[in-house]
Amino acid sequence: MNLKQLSQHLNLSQTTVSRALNGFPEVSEKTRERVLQAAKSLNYSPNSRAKGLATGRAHAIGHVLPISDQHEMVNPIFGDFIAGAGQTYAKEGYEVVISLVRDTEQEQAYRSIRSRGNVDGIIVHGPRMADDRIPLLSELGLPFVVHGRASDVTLPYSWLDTNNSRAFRRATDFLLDLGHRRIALINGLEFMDFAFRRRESYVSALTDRGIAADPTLMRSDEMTEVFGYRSARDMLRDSAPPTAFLVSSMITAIGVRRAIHEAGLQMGRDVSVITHDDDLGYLKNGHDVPIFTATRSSVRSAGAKAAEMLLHLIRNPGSPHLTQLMEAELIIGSSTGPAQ
Amino acid sequence: MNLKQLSQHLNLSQTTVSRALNGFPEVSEKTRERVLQAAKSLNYSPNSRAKGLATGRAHAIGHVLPISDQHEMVNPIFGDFIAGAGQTYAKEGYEVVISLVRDTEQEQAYRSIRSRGNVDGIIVHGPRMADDRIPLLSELGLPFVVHGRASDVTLPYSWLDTNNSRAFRRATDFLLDLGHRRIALINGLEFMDFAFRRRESYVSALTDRGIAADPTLMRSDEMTEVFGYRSARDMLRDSAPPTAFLVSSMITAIGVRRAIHEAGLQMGRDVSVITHDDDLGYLKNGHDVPIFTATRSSVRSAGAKAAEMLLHLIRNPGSPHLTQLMEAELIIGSSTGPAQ
DNA sequence: ACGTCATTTCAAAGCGCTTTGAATGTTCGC
DNA sequence: GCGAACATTCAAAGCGCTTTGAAATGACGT
Repeated sequence: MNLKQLSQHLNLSQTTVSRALNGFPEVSEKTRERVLQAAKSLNYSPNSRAKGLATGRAHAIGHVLPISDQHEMVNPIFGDFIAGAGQTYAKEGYEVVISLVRDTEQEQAYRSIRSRGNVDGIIVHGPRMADDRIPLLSELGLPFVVHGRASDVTLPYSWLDTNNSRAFRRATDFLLDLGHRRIALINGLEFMDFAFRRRESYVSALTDRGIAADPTLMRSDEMTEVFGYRSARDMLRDSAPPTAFLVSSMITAIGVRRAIHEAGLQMGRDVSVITHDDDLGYLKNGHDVPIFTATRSSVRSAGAKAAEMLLHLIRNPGSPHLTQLMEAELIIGSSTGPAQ
Repeated sequence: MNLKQLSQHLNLSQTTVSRALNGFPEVSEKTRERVLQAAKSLNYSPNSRAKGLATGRAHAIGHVLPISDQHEMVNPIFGDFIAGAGQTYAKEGYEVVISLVRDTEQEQAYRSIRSRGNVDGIIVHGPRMADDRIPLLSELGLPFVVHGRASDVTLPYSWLDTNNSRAFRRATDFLLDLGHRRIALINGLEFMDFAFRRRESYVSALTDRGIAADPTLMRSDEMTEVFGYRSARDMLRDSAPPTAFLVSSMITAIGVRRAIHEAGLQMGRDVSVITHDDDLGYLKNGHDVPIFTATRSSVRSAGAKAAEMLLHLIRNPGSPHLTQLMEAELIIGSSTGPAQ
């Protein structure tokens, strides 16, 4: 069923039917009613490609997931982010188009997304410190919002980020206040902007108390469970083991906990753990009682907000860049305690 | 840059340029070379909406994620599934369109996806036992592949599933062989087909050995960490606690492990745990040494295969339904041991 | 040189929609 | 009863591509 057939069925012109469906005022109420009725009963939905061609709007948002050879996985936070963004999109009738793009083909890929014209805007995931994509997208003139920031990019752009510096500063201070001096950092890949910021503030929190950061207590990798486990296992075997761990994700913290148990130690008593918690649907940090002391910031609501920002930029071309910094809560659980 | 501009630039007709770019034989090699060169240097990519309109093909696949009010989360396996499918799509130049659809609006949503025409086929996620979507999609004539199966649907359709029955049968037998008699099942939501099958084979494995399934040892819910924790905690407090747990997902099994530790017991010695393992990128079941004894089946390769099946169906209309059953491996880890 | 045939190129129609600019009905004041 | 003003409706052009059917060009045998 297409517009032509529908309008023939109704003995009306395509113009009138189109206008009736799209809520234009110059259609009589009677006609509009009749058209809507028929559209519903005949199950008519406009062909979105044709609509897009005619209007120049795709009514779709691109989410580009960078894939590298070492790192073929899709970050588990992505599902929650999309779930949040999806709510916003659904309200406004937008769709999500996902592209998995190999990092060697970034430029090519973004240019082609641009000229293929099947999205009206882009959410940039996983920004690096000096992310090429930001100048590129600015140049291409395609509206975009970065989930995170890129410290080394001076160009203005729209972003939404968690205040990682503040969060990790507070977390480190919290451990220091408990008397911990050997605090390990189990961080994400540090060419990622968020991970870089986290390390920076961890280091400065330590140095501000006159403690030199110990390189043997700092690790950085993809934030898997196994990475947490191995890092903690190795460090705990050391002659001068850490008394506390600062961890970048719940999944990694679960690995840390496993190593602690395996070493016959008790988390919260013998060794403290504090983690960042993205508050994922499937991996809540406890319900009433938190498992881990954590800096919590919901990825899901970040998704919803980033989507709103992007839709705003799309609808108001030339509007100034939007930025939003979300603060993480410090949640006190039973995984931390005073240094022995 | 569009086709018209490109062809003017080259002093050729749009026809010739289009044919040159799409590899038609009736274009001289010299001309083709010149066209490809210019397209590259001017960074021309055809507008995909226009192309779709003209060809009737969207070059996109829809992934529909059912969202309900209780259950607003995106399953963590989704990221891995998309990563697998994405590889296949990328090779063939297809894109992924995601729709989050509220379960009350399923029918409406699928019909509208159909008539909007912006996907050439659909992957159906999370099939229920008698999933309405299957007859609906068959009626709509939109190619689709189900990730999983729907036991109560008699219509033929294409699917790719893990052999959940076999896997859980083997897992239960494995525990029985170790001497366990009180085996708990921590399952997913049992209106989901996979969870239903898992319970069925768990129950029949028990009854085949003359053991009646004990309802107090069976729980079913969204497969979160907290669900695993609470279920195991409650059961272990009972006067007749289970000596083994059969769990439907790694994340839930991590919750079970937490409860076991908290009860002062040791996993693998005092209590055995066996879990299904979807082999997710971020949550590997150990590296060299598995953490949990598990039935393992890679969601990622399921995604890749399901995508191949769907592309085949799209390219060969009228071809018979494709089905594929993937067997899970039984991985022996240190989370199981003989019953005390 | 001419017709024939294969090769290469082209103009124009069409995909399903929106939107412009014009045409038709209706109503009203006088 | 007539023109103005308004409310409705319409035919046709255009979005950027593919594809059909026709035209131009070249190669070749005679």
